[in-house]
Amino acid sequence: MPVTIRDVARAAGVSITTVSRAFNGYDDVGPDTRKRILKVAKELNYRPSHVARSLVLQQTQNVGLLISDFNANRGAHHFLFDVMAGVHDRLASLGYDVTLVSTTTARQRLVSYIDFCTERRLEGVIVMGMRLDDPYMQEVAEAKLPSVGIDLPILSRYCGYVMTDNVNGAKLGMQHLLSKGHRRIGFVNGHQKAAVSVDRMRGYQLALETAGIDSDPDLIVHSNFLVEGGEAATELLLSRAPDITAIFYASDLMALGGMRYLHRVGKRIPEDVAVVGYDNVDVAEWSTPALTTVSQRRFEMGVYAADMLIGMLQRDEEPGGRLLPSELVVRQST
Amino acid sequence: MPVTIRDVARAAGVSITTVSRAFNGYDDVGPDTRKRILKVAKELNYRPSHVARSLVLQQTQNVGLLISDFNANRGAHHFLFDVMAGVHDRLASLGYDVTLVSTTTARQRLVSYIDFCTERRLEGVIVMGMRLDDPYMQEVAEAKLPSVGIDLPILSRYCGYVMTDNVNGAKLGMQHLLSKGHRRIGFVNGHQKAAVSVDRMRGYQLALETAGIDSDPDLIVHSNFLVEGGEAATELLLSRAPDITAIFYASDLMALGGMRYLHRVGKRIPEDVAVVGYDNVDVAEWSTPALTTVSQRRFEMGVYAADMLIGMLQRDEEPGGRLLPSELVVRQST
DNA sequence: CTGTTAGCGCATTCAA
DNA sequence: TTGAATGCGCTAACAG
Repeated sequence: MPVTIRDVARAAGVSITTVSRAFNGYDDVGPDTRKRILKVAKELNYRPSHVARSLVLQQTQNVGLLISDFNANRGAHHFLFDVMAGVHDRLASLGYDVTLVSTTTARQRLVSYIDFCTERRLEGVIVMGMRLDDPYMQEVAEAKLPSVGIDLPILSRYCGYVMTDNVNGAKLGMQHLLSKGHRRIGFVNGHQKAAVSVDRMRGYQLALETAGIDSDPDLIVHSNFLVEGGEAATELLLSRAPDITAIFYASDLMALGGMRYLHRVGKRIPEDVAVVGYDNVDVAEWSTPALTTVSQRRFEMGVYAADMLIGMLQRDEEPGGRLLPSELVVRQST
Repeated sequence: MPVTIRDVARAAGVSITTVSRAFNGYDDVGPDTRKRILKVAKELNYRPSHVARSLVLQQTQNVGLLISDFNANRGAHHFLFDVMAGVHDRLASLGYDVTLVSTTTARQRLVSYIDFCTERRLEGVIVMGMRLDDPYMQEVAEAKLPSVGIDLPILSRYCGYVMTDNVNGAKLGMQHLLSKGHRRIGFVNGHQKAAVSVDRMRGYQLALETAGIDSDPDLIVHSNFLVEGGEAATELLLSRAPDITAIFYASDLMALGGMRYLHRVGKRIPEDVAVVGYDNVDVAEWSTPALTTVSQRRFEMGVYAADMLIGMLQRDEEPGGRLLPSELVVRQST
């Protein structure tokens, strides 16, 4: 039973209307009255109820942060945590609350994720960790609920996205290897149901094309972004094309796995095989040799996603697709 | 303007009360009436407003997930993300919403974090990433708001905690090294304002005592849980005591940094110096050599914290201090 | 089995 | 400059 506006009104000897006005900074309240109200409120420890406020104002100032299948995506903490921090930081500074949502939650409760958001009157949602073949994809795309996807290039009236320029990012990584004289370059991509995989493949191909090198399907393997996947993929790759002198991985974790495998079979890095990763997660810096990689500005991705959503909510801006630039970070693995 | 209970009532030709009852599963609604209501509701795409519901029921089913200084704590994603997943998973499955809160948020808005929770009528809060010297510590400890700390051993009427049994965990790590014949064992602890550091120090000392070895202050260094810190600490440690044959680190990241340093100065692991870490984060498994470590069940910590909070909220249970057992994970660094 | 009434805490007309 | 009245969407007595 928290103290309500009524308690304050009574204690200050005014009507609740006046208290409301005083608290919302209206200027049609006598200076002395206002001061008395604020003083009484502080004494009583009054805090206006956002719940009641939301109901009457018909807006909750609350947005969802959807992590698709949160539990299953725990391995992606290297990427997701920073994005979350960026989203929350910007949203909080603009006075919005952020509610954690996971598609697993919705499934547990047998309601669609849109229903979940609707019940809570969330004003929008930021979506991350979602695959292109996720059953919830349709919902996101067709919903009237304003949303911004992270690495989820869906564009509609209510749906924008933020992602790194993966085509160019992959090109950067590849050009670096090419400039070092490598010609037989393996590519360990992420799973094909990730939007970023499509783009990184494009970048890989483009870089080869520009260099006048024919793409060899034997040099391309799809994996799962994780360490074990990278390890297995590298083994496969080397069995198919023992002559490769460099490998480009679509994630740092896979690169790490790859390096582990290379190490085990006695290949030196970068002398025998040069390695480039993707993401620039903290681990990339710690490995031996330290990993050359293409950086993603994860925190900023979150911030921009929040900005785009707020633009839609507050200024009725059209959602768009925002691409952040990639940058090559050269370390010892190349 | 979502569709309200009134719209449904009108369309179904009943009163809003009946709709309310139908939706809340009361049995005093005629089967045909109920069916009609549900059908109409589905057609209209009606979703009950949690906001209105919260107001009238005087409970929001919403709890806060406080990450102390979210942004500054981004380096701790190896630990925090899994805990969050555990918290959210359990809370969501019990029908609770979870709102992200950070002390930075509160500071930005110039309200205390308790005020933040009060305004939103959060029913409780789970606190993580907080240091013992955090200015918000007092607030947590004295608040009437039910809370559960992760690695924050404060116990009061409204405040419980969940943490790993760090005393025993450290003992396990040390005993492992002792059993391998090591006698001069360095200890790189976390910063002293982390509750876990105190306990791990105890465990370290206890293990030595039991083994009949005098503790040598030269063998103990405090650092910051992170890679760079571990690296610097190791350098310091070796300069003070070049004869150590093993080092116990209070985090895997510091152990990683330590291994990097040892590697650089030509020490072999584990032949010259054996290394044990703490946490069992994913990276520990990927390093070369793979890191022997003391595991923390991060996801479970989150789940138990959620359970404890729910116990306080729903069954008026006393908060307590729950210690999870540690386990030694032996790999190649020892 | 169903409807009428009241009220949750607040913001906002409209009068005074 | 202030207050009384109304309603946001919903639940819960209380009647019928």
